[in-house]
This record gives sequence, C-alpha cells and structure tokens, in this order.
Amino acid sequence: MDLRTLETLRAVRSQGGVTAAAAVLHLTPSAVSQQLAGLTAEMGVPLTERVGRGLRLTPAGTALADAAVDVAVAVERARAACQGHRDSPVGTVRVSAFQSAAQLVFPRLLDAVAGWDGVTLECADEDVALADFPDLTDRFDVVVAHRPDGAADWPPGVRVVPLFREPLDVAVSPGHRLAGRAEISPEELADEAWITVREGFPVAPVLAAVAARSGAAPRIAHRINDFTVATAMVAAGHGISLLPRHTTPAFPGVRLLRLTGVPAGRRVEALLRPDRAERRVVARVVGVLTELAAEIDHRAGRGV
Amino acid sequence: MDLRTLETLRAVRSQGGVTAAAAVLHLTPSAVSQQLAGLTAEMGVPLTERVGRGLRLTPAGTALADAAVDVAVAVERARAACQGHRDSPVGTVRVSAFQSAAQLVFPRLLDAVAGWDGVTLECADEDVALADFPDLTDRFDVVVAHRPDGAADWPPGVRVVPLFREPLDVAVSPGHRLAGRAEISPEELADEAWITVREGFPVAPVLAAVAARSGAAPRIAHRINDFTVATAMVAAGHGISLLPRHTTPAFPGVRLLRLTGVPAGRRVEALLRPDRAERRVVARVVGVLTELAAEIDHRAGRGV
DNA sequence: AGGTCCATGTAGCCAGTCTGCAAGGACAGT
DNA sequence: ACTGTCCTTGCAGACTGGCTACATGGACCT
Repeated sequence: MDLRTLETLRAVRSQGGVTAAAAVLHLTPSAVSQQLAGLTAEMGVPLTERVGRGLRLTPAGTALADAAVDVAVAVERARAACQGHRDSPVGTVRVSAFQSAAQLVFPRLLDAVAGWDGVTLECADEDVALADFPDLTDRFDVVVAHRPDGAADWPPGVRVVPLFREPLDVAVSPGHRLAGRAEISPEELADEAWITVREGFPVAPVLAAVAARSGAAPRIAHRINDFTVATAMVAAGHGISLLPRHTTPAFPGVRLLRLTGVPAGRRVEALLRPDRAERRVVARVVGVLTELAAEIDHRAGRGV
Repeated sequence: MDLRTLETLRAVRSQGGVTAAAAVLHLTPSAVSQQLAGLTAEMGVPLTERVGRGLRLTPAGTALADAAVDVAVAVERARAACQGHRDSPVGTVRVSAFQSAAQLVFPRLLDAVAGWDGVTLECADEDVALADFPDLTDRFDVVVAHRPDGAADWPPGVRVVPLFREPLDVAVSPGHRLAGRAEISPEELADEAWITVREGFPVAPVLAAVAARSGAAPRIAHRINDFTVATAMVAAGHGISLLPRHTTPAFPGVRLLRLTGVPAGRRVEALLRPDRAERRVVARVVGVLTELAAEIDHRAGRGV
C-alpha cells in the first residue's frame, strides 16, 4: 500500500490500460503490472479483470481508486501545510493549453512567473478532442481547455476553474459579399462553404447549432484545427469560419462579424486533478491565470 | 514523502523523541533519524528542533503531522473501501485494557471473535496513568481506558468510543463497623484508612472529591493499583477502598456500600487512533466491545 | 569531571523495485 | 482458418533505497 502504487492504480483507470498508464508514469508496462499484482495480493481482492486484450478495474478496484484520490489530496494538503511555514511556494508546474489560448496566455504567464524564485513553468500546447481533455490532467498540473456553450460538464473527479467565456464570430475575407456587415444572422449563411475543426473538437457543435438555425446542413469545405491556418485560409477567400473573437490572430483584412439570434461561444477553463490542485505553487499559477482571464474579459467588454 | 515516513513523524511527535518512536515502530533510532532528515530535505523546512538532549517538532513539523493524520485516515478508508468488496473483514487487532476491564472483557471478546475466520485478536493488559492512555494508541488498535467522573476530556486527535459508566462503591471488610450498611455518606468516612491507587491513576481524583466532602484530607494507608490485591487487603481488614462496582472481583465477605450525596464513578471508554479506527476489523471489534458494554450496563440496571 | 542518555552521522548489507526479454491470449485482416 | 499485431504477464538480473550496527558529538545530572 504505497502512494506510488495508488497513483499507478489511478493511472490505469484513467488511461484505460497498463501500457498507457506506464507511458504516463514513465515506467515499463511490466513495472505497472507488478505493482498491480502486489496491490491485489495485499488487498486480497481482485482489482482488475481482463476484458479482451485490455484491462478494466473491478468494482473493488474502482472503489480503491476513488479512495486513492482522497489519499492523494490529503498528501498534497499535508505538503501544502508544510510549505505554508515556508516563505513562498516553490516547485515546477506543468501547464498545457490548446493552441489559441496558449498563444494568448503563455507569454504573459511566463512574464508573471519570471520574478518568482524557485518556480519553474513548463508549458506545452496540447489540442485534443473534447473528451480527451480530462485525461491530460494526468500529465499536466494545469490543463487549459475549452468547451462549447451547451456542452456537457466535465466528468466528476476533475477540478474546474472557469477562466473566461469567448464569443465565436463569423470570419470572412475582405472580398466576401458580407464583408461590410457588422452583424449577421444564421439564416444568411445557408450556402456558405465552411472551414471548421476536426470532428469531436470543441467548437464543432457550435457550427452545428448555427447551421441548424439556417435550416440546412453546413457545407464543410475544409477541416483545419489550427486557427492561425484557418484564418489564413479565410483571408485568402477559401471559405468562412467560426472563430473565437479574442484569440483569433490579427490577420490583415479578415473581418469578424457578430452572430445574432444564436448564442455562439466557448468557455475556457482550467482543468486540474484534485491532488495537483492542492499544491500551493499550482494554486498560485492558477491564481495568475484567473487574473489574466479577468483582464481578457474586461478588455473585451465582457464579451457578448 | 512516504506513508511510513509520515507515520514515523507522528510517532516522534506522540512519543516525544527519536528513541521512543523507534521503539514503537520497531526500528532503530538511526533509521528514524534518517527518515526525519530525508523528510526535512524534501519539505525544505526544518521539521524538528533540538531541545535539551531531546527533540521537538517545529510548527511546520506539527502542521505536517496533523495533516499526516488525515493521510493515514484516507489510506485506511481506502483499504476499507476495498475490503468492503470482500466477504468479511480480516486481520489482526491489538487490544489493550486496564486490569479490571481486561478481566471482564477479554474472555468474552475472545469468545465472540473465536468464530471469525481470519481475525486474530492480540490482547494485552496495560494499566497506566491517566495521561498516558492516549499514547498507548500508538501500540494498540483499541485501548480500553478509564477516566474518573469530571476528569478532563481526552486530548484531540484520539477517537473515543464510550463503553459504560461504572459507579465506585466503598468496599469494607465483613468485620468493619459499617459492614451492615447498604449506603454510606462521605461524612461518615472521615477517619477511615484508605487503600487507593498510585498518584495520577484514574480513580485517585474521585477519592479526593469524596474526601473533600468529608472535610478532612483522606488518610491513605496503602497505594495498590491492582484491584484484586486491593480487594484482598480490604477483606483482611487493612483498610477501606473505593472500588468499581461491576469489575471488583468477587471476594468472600467484602461488602460494597453505595455512596450517597456525591457522584462517584468512572467512565470506561475505548480509545483509538483515527486511522486505526477506519480499519473494518477494528470497527467490528469495537462493535462487539460496545455490545458487551451494553450488556454490562443492562445487567447492572444502568448503574446509579 | 565523569557518567549517562539522546540524537546523528557512516559503512555495509539486504530487500524491494525497475528494466529487458520472452511467453501467452485476444482481436483483426487476409 | 491462419497469421500478424497488440496487450498483459511472468522471469532473471541490476540497482536504488532503507535499515542495522557501530561510532561520534552534545547536553543533562551527580
């Protein structure tokens, strides 16, 4: 019954297998398997069961993994209680963000942390499908994620810190027939060629909702995940796109038209594993993140 | 940051030193010292400080030890969550009780547990001064302790399960001038020679309270901790004593007279460390203990 | 000043755990 | 139906980490 072993069990659950868990934990599958075997022997109850060529946790294993979260939280709380008697929190914080938020946030975050002694920030851009964001919390302390309006909540077990809401606008090229307009309604977009993200990625459902208002299925010409690329393609007149108002890169000539009649936006949030959230450094970094978010919100006139 | 290391820190705090903690943990002082050094290095804060030739926890160390209790509780809760998916709780439970309770409780407890597969009960009689009972919880899962009426509560951090209250009666020999009486008031005992327990032991303050009612300081002839010995001496006419009604050994001719006008009694309670209390076997044993206690209470007509 | 007790270093041993490799199943495609 | 691939698991070997035994250095007491 070791802290590392419990951590391993949780990784096996969240990653859904020995090999994947081993990758996250920087171990070999053999080591993970042996830890599981040892833990099972100690508990006297089977914790895992084979399913196909993979592995799944039994009810007992799930119960133990759930309880292991509380253990990890208690441990980090203990660490924090100790660090509280120290001048300032220190350590390394790993932060991931999806591309557009990364561009907006990472530079300022690094600026803010530059003056903190003993604090190292490791940034990484990770843009994944909506359902895969929570899993990133195994590899990062803070995961900046986004979620379209109306999407389901994040699964329980992950701590969510709201950062800001960002409206999605319709981006058109300077030469487009609607380029002179400031606002646009979904009905006027029925025949447009769309540039949108890959299936399953966070803003896709919003386009579906907009299209539903126009009556017809949207005509999707290209699937581009990187908003910078998408913006360049819009600028060149290869289609229109639904782009976030604040984080869309300034690109000469691209016009952003406000959508009327349908709430189109996404929520940007920080995702943390509860135990990681207890670390004082992590909490401090999240604090800076929320400050930055408030700035963005404010500068944007609190969105639409 | 290991579970064993945190356990060590707690032992150092509760035992008040490296050597004592090592004894409780079945380790050498050197091992304990090294664990402390490692933990201190990891935390980056001094956790202990020298005081005289001994050792004391710093505020940071105390905070960590406090938090470590929650960790231990979470761990045992995890273990219990897992055992819940098993047919029945198993393991070894170490129980201590002071002499008279041991005599009353241990045989029946062992009877009750005899039928449980996989459960081993290790009994030990430990009669210590009032203030030392909580420390026993480091060495035993369940500590049956007693505490006179009106005594201070047990310190925080120890879990208390009430078992029963036991009135204290005045024991006299058959030839004593009061032997025919059923009740007695403190005032009538002013000139008696008392046989009582050693200073600091649980029923001592009750005698002081009784004597206070009689006006004069009690004349203490002998200090005997073992109630069986005390009873034998009372029977032989060497003094009178304040003895618990239910657990006083049946001794030919000794009369128990009820005290009037002053509440004289002791509370018998089970003391547990919070993490130990989470173990399902332990909880089950405590359950049997409380049942036995209810029987005793009932058979005694709920005391006075 | 000597004796005793306590905490703390140091050397060496031992155990637990990880890596690397091999084997056994299970699914998918030919 | 068979082969190939993927995943988990078992086994031998290396290694890191922790513990014991012993020695050292203070602090209290007589």
